[in-house]
Amino acid sequence: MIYLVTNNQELFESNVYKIISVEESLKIMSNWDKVQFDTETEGRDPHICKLLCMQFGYKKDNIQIVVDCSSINPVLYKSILESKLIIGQNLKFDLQFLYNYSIIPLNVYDTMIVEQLLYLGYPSAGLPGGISYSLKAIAERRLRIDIDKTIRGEIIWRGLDSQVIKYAAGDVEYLEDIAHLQIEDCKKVNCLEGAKVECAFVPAIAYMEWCGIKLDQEKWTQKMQNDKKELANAEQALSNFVISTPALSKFTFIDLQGDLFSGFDTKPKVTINWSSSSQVIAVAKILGFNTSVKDKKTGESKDSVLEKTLSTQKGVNDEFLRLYFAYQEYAKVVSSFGQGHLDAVNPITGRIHTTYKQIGASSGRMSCGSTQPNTDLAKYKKLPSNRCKYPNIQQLPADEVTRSAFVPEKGNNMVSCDFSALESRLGADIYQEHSMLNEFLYGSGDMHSLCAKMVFADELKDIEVKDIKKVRPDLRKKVKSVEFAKQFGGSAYAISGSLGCSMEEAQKFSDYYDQGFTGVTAFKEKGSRFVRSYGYILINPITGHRIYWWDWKKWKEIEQKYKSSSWSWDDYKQHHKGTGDMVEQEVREHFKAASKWDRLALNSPTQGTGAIIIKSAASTLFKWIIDHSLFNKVKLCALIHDEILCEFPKELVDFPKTLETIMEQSAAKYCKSLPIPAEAEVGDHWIH
DNA sequence: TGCGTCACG
DNA sequence: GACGTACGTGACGCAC
Repeated sequence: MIYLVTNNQELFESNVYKIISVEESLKIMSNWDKVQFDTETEGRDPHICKLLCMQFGYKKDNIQIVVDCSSINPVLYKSILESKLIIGQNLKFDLQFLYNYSIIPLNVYDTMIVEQLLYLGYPSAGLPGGISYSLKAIAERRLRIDIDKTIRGEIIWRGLDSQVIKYAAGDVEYLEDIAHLQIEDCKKVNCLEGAKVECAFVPAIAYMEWCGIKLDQEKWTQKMQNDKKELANAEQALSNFVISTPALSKFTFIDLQGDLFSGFDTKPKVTINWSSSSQVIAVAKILGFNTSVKDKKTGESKDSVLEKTLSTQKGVNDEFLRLYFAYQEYAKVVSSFGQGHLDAVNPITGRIHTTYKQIGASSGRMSCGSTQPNTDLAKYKKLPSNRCKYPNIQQLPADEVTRSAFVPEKGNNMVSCDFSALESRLGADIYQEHSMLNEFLYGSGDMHSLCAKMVFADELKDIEVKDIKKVRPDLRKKVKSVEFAKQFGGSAYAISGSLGCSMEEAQKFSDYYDQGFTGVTAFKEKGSRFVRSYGYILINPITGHRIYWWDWKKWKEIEQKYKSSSWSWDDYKQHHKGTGDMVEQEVREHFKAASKWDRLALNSPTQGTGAIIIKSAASTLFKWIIDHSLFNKVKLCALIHDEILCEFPKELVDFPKTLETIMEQSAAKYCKSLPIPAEAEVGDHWIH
């Protein structure tokens, strides 16, 4: 049964729905213990587009109530929405429209998010084996029901007519059924707690997008102008370099045609586009650089002018490197951190509202930004429809000039609160790595020094860990690449590549690391056996987040084939190895996949648990904000993996301390062996 | 559209 | 005894 609540005189009762009053609708819903909920809106942007209608559904009584928001104030449904369990699909979107009315549901269940949790590790839609998380796809997959979505795109011009009302009501018919089936699955794979954590985070991530972050447009414009000037300087310097280098004369020309107005300019000009890596490769080769690297995917040799490829080649032509890297830096900054951020400012709020993917990475981490433009904003600002982007706030350059352009509203302060050494500490806990735990608990907590002590054992055997930072800062710095390589599951090969040392030396470093950190080594071996045997990685034992090796069954079959008597490695070596045939390709892919999952088995529990902790902290923070009636006063501006960025009224002097406490307590829920301190930095801009 | 490069954690 | 060889993202310009 579909009910419609409206004051629009033009909407007559039909055989599709029955019109009822607000009071009647509230009375019906008062008996419901939960609500299937959805909205229809004018568009995507909650600060520009209007809410058209809200739909409420209840499975047991087979009732759907559509509320026409153009004639009925949504606030009348505030207490319903805030007191019942709200079940919806991608509620991050709908909640932001409710926040405009200060309606803040905290008890939510998101079918899209739980589905994403249950298929963590699977490719996204469109790719082989890919999974779609649209309501249509979920309903097809779980209920074998086909939901017709053709009406959705027509709502804006149709307005509320009986077909639209029927469609809108249809979106709140099956959510409960989906939720029940999902919960059964969650129980089977033991990730119910994970589903709770993710669902509790939905209102917080919605709040973060809704709040956005204020960009000081004057400061940003100033920065842009400076960056452009520096880029022009860098380009000029490169040109001068080319002109004064005889070996590069083929990249210069003199314009003999002249110009009608300025006459002949006999100064040589440079034809190189420095943004074209293929052109720069040609230059670098002439200058004597070795541009050859091994392709990660194919294993074949190719040319590259990557910073890491060239910067190790000291003494070949340092001047060129300095000039080229300066160019690259400013070219990146001008293109990626310039006009786009000004275009993204919403004139209504004066802030940048970007978009986050709650489960953006297979580890469970969030990701930020979108390839799709904000067309609502572009239309509002009278710009071409693809001009306004959703910028990635998680990859802003970490320098003072860039970050200081992000500021609080008048009367507010900004606070950035970071976990210190989040993943390093989590690693110590997860791997039960006692030398690391001891260092964190009873030592100076300087993990780089400890790693240096282990890895460069020969050189540092007479130096205590606490003195390494002072006495051998060079080795402390050098060890970081070994440390990261090993944390990501890398072997001597990776160390040799990043350190530029011999394989023998790298193997020694790797062995010393393994000896010093036996917990890490044991965890990797255990993880490898587990993922190869069961086809998934357990990210966290409390929440049950898992990464599925989605095509593991196929891998396992091949593994069995290689182990069976029908397979002979001698035969392989004689007839297939080196031929590049299908058999060799299969073998290579097989071992490549296995080593990839071995590395993930080591790294993703740390990365994923870090994500769980920051999400849990943000959820707790949002509840705290609501409990203290600070909605829209304490703003959640950004989450950057181990950092929470907020702004708060200056008079709330204790807020930074509160934020630290909330974050530390969230960490303590998932990290039992040691504390993870959080440190707040307060200022009149984003201090990082 | 794929690749190369670089921004962040 | 075989194999590959450092994690996760998104943005942008070039080459095709």
